[in-house]
Amino acid sequence: MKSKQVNGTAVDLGTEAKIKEAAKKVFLKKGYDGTKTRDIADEAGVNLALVNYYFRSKEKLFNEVFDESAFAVARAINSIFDSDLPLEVKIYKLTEQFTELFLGQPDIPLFTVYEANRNADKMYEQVGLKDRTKSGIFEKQLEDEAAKGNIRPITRMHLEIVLVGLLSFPFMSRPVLAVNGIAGKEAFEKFVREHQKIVPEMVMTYLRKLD
Amino acid sequence: MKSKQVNGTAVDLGTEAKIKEAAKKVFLKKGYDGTKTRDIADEAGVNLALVNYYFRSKEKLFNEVFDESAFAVARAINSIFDSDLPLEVKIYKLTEQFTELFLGQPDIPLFTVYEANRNADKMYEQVGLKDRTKSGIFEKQLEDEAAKGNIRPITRMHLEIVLVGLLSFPFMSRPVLAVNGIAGKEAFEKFVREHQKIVPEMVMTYLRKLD
DNA sequence: ATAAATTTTAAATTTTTGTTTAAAACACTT
DNA sequence: AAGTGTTTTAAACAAAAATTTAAAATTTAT
Repeated sequence: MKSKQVNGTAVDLGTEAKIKEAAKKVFLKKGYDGTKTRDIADEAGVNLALVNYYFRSKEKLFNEVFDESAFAVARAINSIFDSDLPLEVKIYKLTEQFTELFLGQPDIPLFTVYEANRNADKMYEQVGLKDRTKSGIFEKQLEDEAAKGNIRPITRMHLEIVLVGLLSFPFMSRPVLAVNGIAGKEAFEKFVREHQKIVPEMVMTYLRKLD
Repeated sequence: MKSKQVNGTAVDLGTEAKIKEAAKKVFLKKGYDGTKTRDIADEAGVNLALVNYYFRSKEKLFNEVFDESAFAVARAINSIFDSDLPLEVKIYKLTEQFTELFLGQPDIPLFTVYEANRNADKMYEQVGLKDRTKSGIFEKQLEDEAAKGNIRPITRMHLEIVLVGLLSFPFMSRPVLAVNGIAGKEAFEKFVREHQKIVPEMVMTYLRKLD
C-alpha cells in the first residue's frame, strides 16, 4: 500500500514522498552544506537508512529538490514573458505570481540563488540546457515597444534582473527587517505587499519616461 | 617580530593576519557550512593547528569575518543616508559606493544575506545592537520631501530594500547571467555598469512621479 | 648566551556525518 | 499458511573534519 487518504487531507504520503517533503523543507532552510542526512530523516520521522534506500545519496535527493525549486522560478518567468500579453500586463502578472510563490515558500529566492552560485558549473549543464526556451518573443516585444517610442530601450536580461531582484530581495532580508522592527509573520507580509505594490509601478514608470 | 614590509607591498602579514585574510576569502566564497578549517589553513599556507591557535574555533573566526563584511555594508548605507546631502545625491552616491565595493568583492552581497539568514537570531543580538545608529535624519528627509510634494511618500525601509536589492542582485546572479551569454569578467562588469546606471534613475523617476 | 615565552609542527583524538549492512518486520501472492 | 519480495530498523562502517596535544623550533628578554 503506497499511500492513504483520510477524509480531506492526505495523511500518509508514503515514505518516499514524506522524505522528499522533508528534504525540501530542510534543504530550503539550511542549504546543501548545512543539511545533515539525519536532519531530513528526523524531519520526515523516518529511519535514517531510508533516505539512501529511496534516493541513493544526499546529492541525488538534493538535485531533485533543487531542480523543482529552480524550475518553478524559471517557469514562472518564462511562461509570462514568452506569452503575448502587453508588456505592462506581464510585469504586473510576474509581480503577482512571484509574490504568491514566495509568500508560500519564502526560502525559495535565497535558496535558489545561493545553490546556483555554489556550483555554477553544474548549473550550466543542468538548468542551462533544459531551460533554453529561446522563444525570443519577449526580446522582440521590448525592441518593438522601444522602436515605437513607448518605452526606453532595454534588454531582456536587464529588465529580468531588475524585476526578479526587486521581487526577491525582501525575502532575503527578513533578518534585516526584523532588526528594524518589522518582525513576525504579519508585519513581514504587510511589508512585502507594500513593496510588491511599488515594484511594477516603479518599473513601468521608469520604462515609460522617455528623455 | 610581528610583520614585515618589503619595498612597497606588505609581503609578510604575520600569521594571524594571513589566516584572517584567507578566512575572509574562503568564507565569502563557500559560506560557513561549506568551508573546512583545512581550506583556510591551505589558503593561508599555514599549519592547520594555527587556525585554532589564533582564533580558538572556526566559529569565532567566522564571526570576525562576518562582522567586518556586514559592517562594511551597513556603514556604507548609513554614512550616506544619515548625512545631510540632497536625496538624489544620496541615491547616486550609494549606487557608486556599492558598485565599487561589490565589484571589488563580488561575493559580499550573497554572503552577507545568506549568513544573516542562516542564524537570524544571533544576528539580532550581534549586529542589531551594534548598528542602531538611529539618527533619524534620513526618515525626516523623506517625510519633508514628501510633505513638500517633491517625492511620493515612502519609508526608509522600503527605499532601502529597493535600492540595496537592485544594487546587490546582479552579483548574486552570475550563474544566471552566464547561462544567458553574459560570461567572463569583462562581460559581467559591462552588464553591471549598465545596470547600475539604470538603478538610480529608476528610483528617482519613481519617487518624482506624483500622481 | 641562556632561559623563558611564543610560535609552529606533525600527529592524535574526538565528533560529525554520509553510506552500508544484515537482520527483522511487513505485505502480498498463490 | 508458506513463500517471496519489499520495506524498515538498529547497528556498523568509513571518511571527513574540528579540535587538541605534546614536542620542536623560533623569538624575545635578560
